[in-house]
Amino acid sequence: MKIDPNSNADLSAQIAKSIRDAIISGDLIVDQRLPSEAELSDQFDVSRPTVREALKRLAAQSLIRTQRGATGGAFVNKLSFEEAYPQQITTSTLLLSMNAVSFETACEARYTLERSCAPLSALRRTADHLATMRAEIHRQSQPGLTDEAFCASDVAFHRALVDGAGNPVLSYQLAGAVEAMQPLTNMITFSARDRAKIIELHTALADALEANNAIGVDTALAGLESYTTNLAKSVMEKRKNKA
Amino acid sequence: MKIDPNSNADLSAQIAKSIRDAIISGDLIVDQRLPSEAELSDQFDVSRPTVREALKRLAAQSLIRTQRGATGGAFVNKLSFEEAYPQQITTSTLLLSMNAVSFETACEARYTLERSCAPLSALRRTADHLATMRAEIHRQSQPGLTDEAFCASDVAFHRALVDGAGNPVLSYQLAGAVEAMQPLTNMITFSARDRAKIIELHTALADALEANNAIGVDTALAGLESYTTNLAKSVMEKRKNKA
DNA sequence: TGCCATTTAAATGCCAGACAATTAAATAAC
DNA sequence: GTTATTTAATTGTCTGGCATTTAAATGGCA
Repeated sequence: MKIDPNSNADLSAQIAKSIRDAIISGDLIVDQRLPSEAELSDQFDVSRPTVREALKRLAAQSLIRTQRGATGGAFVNKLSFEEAYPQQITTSTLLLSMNAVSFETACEARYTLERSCAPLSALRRTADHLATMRAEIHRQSQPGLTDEAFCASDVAFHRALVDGAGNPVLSYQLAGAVEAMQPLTNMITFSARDRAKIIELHTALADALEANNAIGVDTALAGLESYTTNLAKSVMEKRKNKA
Repeated sequence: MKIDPNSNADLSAQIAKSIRDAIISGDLIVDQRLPSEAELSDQFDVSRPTVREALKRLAAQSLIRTQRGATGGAFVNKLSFEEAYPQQITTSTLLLSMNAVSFETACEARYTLERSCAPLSALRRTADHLATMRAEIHRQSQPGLTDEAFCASDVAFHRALVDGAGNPVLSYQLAGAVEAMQPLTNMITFSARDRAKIIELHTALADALEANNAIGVDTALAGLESYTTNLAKSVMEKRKNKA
């Protein structure tokens, strides 16, 4: 196998791409062992450190895993939803913070996506999902809860709602949208009155979900969106006035 | 800075994590230059190749970029939506293929998410989005189009619909869901009659969007979902019978 | 002084070779 | 036949070096 020496890209990037393409195309299948680092450096006609840099790139994307020892080596990794979640969330979070996405835009995206799950979740949610949501509501009503803990509980509540749709692809896609909001909502200080209102809406949502009432869930979500957006707007106003 | 030598993880993974955390927490800000590889190997008390492996991991996630030369080095990269798209799509595609997600599940997730954009897109779509969709419909009606090209055009059509919502976060989250379906739909052979039906639904969708008719868009999408699902089901049936 | 060519220095990109650590299989000992 | 030991393969890491690129510093020249 040869690598274009005239390319602008690093050798390690080219080699990583070559292997990545082989995985995507199916030439390399899950759990298949790649050639050893020594063999790869022969094949690509580069040094071992360069091969290693390429493999680390792939490892960073969870495309391969490595094992040491006699029968060790690099193996094509079966990418699982569990593994992909954190990556997805990290990327979404950084996208929001680095591109100065407004609270409104992010919030709109989040609730738009979440509302789309409402009908499915009203249909399929298990007792387990419901129990998780009730437990989180209970946690949210505890006095002395920090804003961060309140937001974290909020995320857990909404994830249970999404998971209730029983579609792992949906859950995965929404994890980024829901969790990436957390740093943004963390910037809002919730008064006791705010929390009470949110808990009220959460309760209405859970009640509707328990009754398999899709429209009720949707209404509660719409209420949450407008309440959160207005809350954020007023907080930003106050901060501007102070400054 | 120190690294735990007793950890199971590779040194390069630990160093990458340390720098990644600094970026996420905001300790390192966009366009800030990291210390040189030599300085990093001093700070972390490891060799330069190990530092390089760590940096390649971060580069693979588009968290840093490197420049050669006198004022070169590694810089915190401003993660853009454009950069994040392909990563998101690759990951989604691999998740579907490696976890043997059924056509039905993936299709449900895709259309559920897409339908959530319908109201926003009906409200905000520009003439540009509409023009793109009309052009893709025209392409789809060309005879002699391969199934792959037909599917690619289908993806472009639906992306224009999603982009019409005018929310970059929404577009980003949906890119994975829409594009990752392509390898799956590529496995379906579309008869002339199938294509005609799909084009009919696409036209109805574009008409509704042009009239800012959210309900019409939603109806067309629902029609597309059920038609596509049934088509896939019958294709799978036929294949099973032949075998 | 001002502009252009040259040199220099700093940084990444890449390589060669070595040793350490880990692990499973082969071998030997009992 | 079971256990202990050795061996070999492989990744993890280090040292040291050279090549390449790039911007800035330097010098020459008009």
